[in-house]
Parts: sequence; C-alpha cells; structure tokens
Amino acid sequence: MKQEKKENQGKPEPTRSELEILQVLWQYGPSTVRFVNDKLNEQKRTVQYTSTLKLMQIMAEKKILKRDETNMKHIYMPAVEEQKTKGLLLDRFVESMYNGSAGSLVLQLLGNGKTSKKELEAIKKLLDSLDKK
Amino acid sequence: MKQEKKENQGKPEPTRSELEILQVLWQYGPSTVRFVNDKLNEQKRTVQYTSTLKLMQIMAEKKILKRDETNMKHIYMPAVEEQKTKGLLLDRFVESMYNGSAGSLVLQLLGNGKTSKKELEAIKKLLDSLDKK
DNA sequence: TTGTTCGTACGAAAAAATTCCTACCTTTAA
DNA sequence: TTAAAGGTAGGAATTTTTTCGTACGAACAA
Repeated sequence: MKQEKKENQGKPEPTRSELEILQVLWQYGPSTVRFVNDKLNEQKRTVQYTSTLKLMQIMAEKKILKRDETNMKHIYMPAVEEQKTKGLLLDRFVESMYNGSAGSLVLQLLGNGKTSKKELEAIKKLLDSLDKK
Repeated sequence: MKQEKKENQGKPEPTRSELEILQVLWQYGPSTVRFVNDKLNEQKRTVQYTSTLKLMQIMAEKKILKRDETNMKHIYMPAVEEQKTKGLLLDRFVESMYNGSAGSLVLQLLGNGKTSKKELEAIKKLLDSLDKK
C-alpha cells in the first residue's frame, strides 16, 4: 500500500557519518575530500573515496558544509559552528537521556573517575564563579 | 553492480526510536505495547500501534527487550540496565564529540546556566569527596 | 451466538543513510 | 602528445531504520 511522503521539515540532525566528517573539518580546518577521506580511514573505518565525496556533496547541498569551487580540488568547510552544534546535540542528549537534568549527567560523568585533576580544578573554578552571581 | 552483504557484527547501538521505547520502559517499568505506544503519542509524536509493536518485537529479537508471553497481552521489559546503557552512550558521546574529555563537556554544560543551585551543590560535594582520595 | 474490540504475527513498503560504479574532465610526468 | 593519476558529478544499489496494512485469534458484551 502506498504511503504518503513526509517532508523532512524541521531540525537538521547531523547523522553519525556526517558528524565524523564535521569532526575532521573542525579539527583540521577547511580540507579536500581526499584529506577527509584519509583521516576517516586512519581514525575510523575503511571507506571508499567516492563514498566520502558523495556524502560531502550531499552535506553541501544540505548547507551543512560550504565549499570553495575555485580550484578543481574543491575545499570544504563547516557551515555550522562547532560549539553551537555540539551544544545543541549535547542539550538534546541531556534532554532525552537525563530528563533534562544536566546535573545528574555531570554527576555520573565525574563519578567514573576518568576526569583529570586539572579538569576537576577548572570545574571547581567555574562553580565558584557561578556562585558569585 | 552487486554489492556484498555485510553482517552487522559488533556493537548494538540502540537507534533513536529504540531509545524512546527504552525510556518509557525504564521510567514506568514493564509495560504492554499499548501503554508504550500511548506514552509515545503523548510525549513524542504520533505513531501507529503496529509500528510500535513491530519495533518492540524487533527489539525483543535483538535481546534489547525481554517479554512475558504468559498472557495474551505480552509484557515487555528492558533487557539492558538503564545506568549501564546510558553510561555507555554517554562515554561514546564524550569520546566522539569532546575527544574523550569529560571535563570540557562538563564545562560547557555548567556554563550555559541551565543547572539548578541544588545540582551545583551536589556536584561540589562530589568534587570535594574526590579530592580526599 | 455473534459482532466489535483488542491483541499478535508477518510481510512489505517507505524513508533514511551509506556505499560504490561509471563516465568524463584536468593535471602532470614522460 | 599521451598515458597515468587524481578530480567531480550522478545514478544506482545496499543497508538500516521506521512505518503500516492485512490476516487472524482471543476476549467480551449484547
């Protein structure tokens, strides 16, 4: 039986693969497909060049990436801010997994002993500065 | 051209929809499909009964859920622990988004001012107890 | 008894996300 | 000038995830 089409109107949630590509671009700055593909193969998993190319083209269409077509080797760069994007995903994560309570997430996170002394100090400092307000 | 099949061997990452169902079961305990479906429609989005049914059946196959078939109305319950599952997802999230640095995630999270005084106190207490070790 | 309601099973369709092949163009080294 | 290397564009095939229709059995009230 036929089903009606549902427009994907609303929130552009980066997919897992798209996020991997964004990570590379955020970390290394504007890059070619070749570069990104190499990084993915080094750091993540084997994937063909054209697969990465295709995905990045799609991301450009979706306005997740921008690209400079001046040269034959197109240069891609993120069209979304790293902090803003991560913050958004983080908020969603907290919302859905911890019922919106950032505190309970933090407690679990700090409790597992994987945080360095230095980071703990930084957090304390932040907490103190928050108190003064 | 034909492509070979790739077995999904490895890590069972709950999908978005599966997570929604798990949330309901974790929150309300063992439930019928009807109950879960109602909750989803109240809290999330409209979805047909048989869609939820199907998904929960699949999850049962995948061992993400267990079910009691004693009665006609099957009762489903999580086969994975809430804390363990959330912890795992959280770790992956931190790993991929914050390069494994829980601290930097916490800083961003506490900095956006959405955490209550009470929670901040709890976090301070935890930090102090960590110091003594 | 009988029809309406509620439940499960199963198959298929649709949507979304990934992956890769093929064609064709540009650059570069011989 | 030519062949090899390396790019891009597109279409298609796959895989994965999500959604639903249909068939059919059980429970229940009229």
